[in-house]
Amino acid sequence: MKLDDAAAHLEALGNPTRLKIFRALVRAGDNGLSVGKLQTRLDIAASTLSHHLKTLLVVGLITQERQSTTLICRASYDLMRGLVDFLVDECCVESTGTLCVTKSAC
Amino acid sequence: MKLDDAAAHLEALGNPTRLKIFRALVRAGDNGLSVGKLQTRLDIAASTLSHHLKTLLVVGLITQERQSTTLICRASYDLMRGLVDFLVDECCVESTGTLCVTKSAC
DNA sequence: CTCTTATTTCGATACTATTAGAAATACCGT
DNA sequence: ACGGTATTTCTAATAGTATCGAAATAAGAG
Repeated sequence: MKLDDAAAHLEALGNPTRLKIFRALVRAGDNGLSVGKLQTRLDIAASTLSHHLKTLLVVGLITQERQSTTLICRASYDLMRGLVDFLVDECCVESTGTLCVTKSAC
Repeated sequence: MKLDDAAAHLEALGNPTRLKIFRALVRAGDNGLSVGKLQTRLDIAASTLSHHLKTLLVVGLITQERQSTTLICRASYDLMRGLVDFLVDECCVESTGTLCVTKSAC
């Protein structure tokens, strides 16, 4: 993953409202949640929700699937995993210490 | 970790310049890097760097230690690990599918 | 075709972030 | 104390973001 992409993903998750949305979708798993259900659960204005969903969508953190009138949203697990990997990647490679003998230590 | 804290950390990392800074420190490991060394490496204005370092500092993503005139910065590995854990935490708990039988699958 | 439900776009407002040059401060070595 | 190096604060211009109500669009149901 490129740094600018990672930054874009982190920025997208860096807003409390969007993080709430994303986590609700992460919790929901492969069932996903409709926009309407998200709105009811999180109790935010529909326009605000739509705005944030678009932000998450354009960076790829979520996907959407139409089921007639309702729109099902799902977290993109691949991208989330890639982001987590990016954060710990190259950890301590310049260190002379023993902090990162194994990657799990970071 | 509370959601608002996690969002603050993600937001701090969500700026390309700050992410560059943070990654340089993550690479550096427990040796850390001085502000001046960071400035030379990343080639950004000293005032801009100082500003971003403060942002990372107040959310706790980095720590600083004075060594006479120079200021050594280090990534806070604990916080980074906490953030990564937060992201995958509660993954798929509401799912009826088989996506997350083990946590590693997320 | 019209009604209803679901979601998005528009428009406006208020707030916050990014950047960097210039000036200020901190601290050590001599 | 002086000079030099390291870092921060001040100031300001510019641009971007968050929010929500109102209106608009989309799509199935009757």
